[in-house]
Amino acid sequence: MQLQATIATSISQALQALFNITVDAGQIALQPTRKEFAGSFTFVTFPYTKQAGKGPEQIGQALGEYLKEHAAEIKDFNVVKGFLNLEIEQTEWLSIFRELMQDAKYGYGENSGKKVMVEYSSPNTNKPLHLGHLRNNFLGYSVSEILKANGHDVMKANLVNDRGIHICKSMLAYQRFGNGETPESSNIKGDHLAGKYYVQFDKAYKEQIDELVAGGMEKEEAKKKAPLILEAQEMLQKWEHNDKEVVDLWKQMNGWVYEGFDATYKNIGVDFDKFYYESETYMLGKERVEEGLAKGVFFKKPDGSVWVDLTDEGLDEKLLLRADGTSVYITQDMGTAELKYNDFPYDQSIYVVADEQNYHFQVLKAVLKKLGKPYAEGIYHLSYGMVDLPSGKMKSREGTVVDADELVQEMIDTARQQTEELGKIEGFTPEQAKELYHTLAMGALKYFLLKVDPKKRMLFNPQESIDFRGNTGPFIQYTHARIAAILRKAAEMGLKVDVTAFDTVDTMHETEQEVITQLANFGAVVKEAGNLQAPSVIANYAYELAKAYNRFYQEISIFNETDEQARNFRIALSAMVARFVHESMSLLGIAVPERM
RNA sequence: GGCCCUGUAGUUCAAUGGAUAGAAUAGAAGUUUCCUAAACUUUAGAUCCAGGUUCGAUUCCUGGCAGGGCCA
Repeated sequence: MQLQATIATSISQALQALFNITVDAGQIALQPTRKEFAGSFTFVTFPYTKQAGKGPEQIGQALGEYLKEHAAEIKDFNVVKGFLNLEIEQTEWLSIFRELMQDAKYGYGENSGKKVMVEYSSPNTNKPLHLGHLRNNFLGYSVSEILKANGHDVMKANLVNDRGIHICKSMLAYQRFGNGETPESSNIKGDHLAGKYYVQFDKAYKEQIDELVAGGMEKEEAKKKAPLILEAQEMLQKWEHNDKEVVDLWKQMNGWVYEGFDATYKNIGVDFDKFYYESETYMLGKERVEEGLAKGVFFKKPDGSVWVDLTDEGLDEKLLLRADGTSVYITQDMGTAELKYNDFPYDQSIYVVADEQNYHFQVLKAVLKKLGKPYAEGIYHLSYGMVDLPSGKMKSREGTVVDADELVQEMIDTARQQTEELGKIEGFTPEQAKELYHTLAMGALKYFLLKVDPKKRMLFNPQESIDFRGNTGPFIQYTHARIAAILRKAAEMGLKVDVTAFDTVDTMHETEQEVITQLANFGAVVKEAGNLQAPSVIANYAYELAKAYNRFYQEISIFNETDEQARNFRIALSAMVARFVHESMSLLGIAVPERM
């Protein structure tokens, strides 16, 4: 909204007129006034004491008087120490509200012309998605939506890690123990089936290691010499040489896994514009390594391995290509970065990847810069912390992983149970009920994972973490459902509420004004979330908005209001809250129900 | 060993260098003739330690301590 800018301009003029201090209006920061003081915006005067040669209270007092006289929108003020609290005329809030109502695109940025690629999810094809992937997927999806809302051209990409020794482990175990099992024959989701054989491999592999150790071998050596691991490595070689039998099995099993992933993605409501497969990109990086050698920015060690020296950048020497010519993780990423840029010449390329890869992405960016690539500068690692369990870190080998599909199903069951207990299911068809449970479950889960600052590690307690009360997704969804009921009733009464339906309203209740204040923040919040790439900013906003509305809802009756104009205003206010709740939740990838 | 991240109520999370550090939950006490009580109101409770910069530090800097991660 313009209001803050207008006030900033007035303050700038006042500082000039009263104290001969020149401050650009853009430099004047207003903050929301704390609840315990009267006013909407607060200006801090401490920084100007030296230039003005006056105390902070004196400055505040003088500014306040000047503004009250010269600025139409300022109704009153009070000064507490160095804080000048400004009260805004109610008519000003009302005119802001009317503007918001008529601006259907409020909060959404103009086309910025900026292209941003967001890579997220990026699963391995040897096991199903788990809780950590959920944080990743929700973050990636939400950040994409937020960037779109800021006017950027966004491409969502998924880089599937579909090759490598881990895939061969699943394949080998399947060959060994599978007996031709398929997702259809056993009624197991494809990704879970592949995961099952990955676990079986590990079990059999461990047994072999134990046997070798029992026979007197060192453990480290046993790990390398166990027949199964040797076979897996051989299989990888065959795969790289296009051995038909191996490639066919690989295609078959990956096909199962993709079907499983598709189902999960659909269920959790995320999507992608473009898929990349490491099997198709892993060779490209080697060309970039050759290029670096030719340019002299990389070097070869006597054993033939290729390295880059990044000590000038505060990093170490880093291996880029093994002595046997096989690629490492970063080699592949160098290739993929180029491919991405060719497909979609981005200004920024965001990688939503866990924070254990922090070093990797520093190196990737530094290496590409050394090669002088135009796409190096735009690389940004959106790093997020692990999701821990009460028992500690999730470890797939120890079976402490929380499976994504199972978790979602548990959430849905919980949602059903809660809804039934509250007796809120009347009048729902079974299909509608099922949809509601899903909406609530995903709302709770997504909100829980997104409201936290991404870079912090977070704790997930399957029994306790997901609540439907308090600062949660369902709390916000509930607010929306309540408003939807009001709007249904208004429609039944044949009320058409637009800005003309309350044009004589010129005063309002405090809680109504607070709701408008929150509504007016939406634009700034979307912008801030975009700049920080932080869904948590949106989540906090949606919560504050819902809370402000609930307070209003509790204290003020709408349909018992005898003044038609005041009633219409409250309905319009409710409709606007529903709109921004819906929009901010959409930015988090969360749906809002009409009834619950 | 080197580098990076994180330390805030019992617990899970907030706080562009600003006021008496906010919420939620668990605890205590209330609110249904009225639009959905998955709500609302009241209450109690915290910045890891020691320095420094600043009118002002949870925030920035230095040194510890604790947890986690990465690189060998």
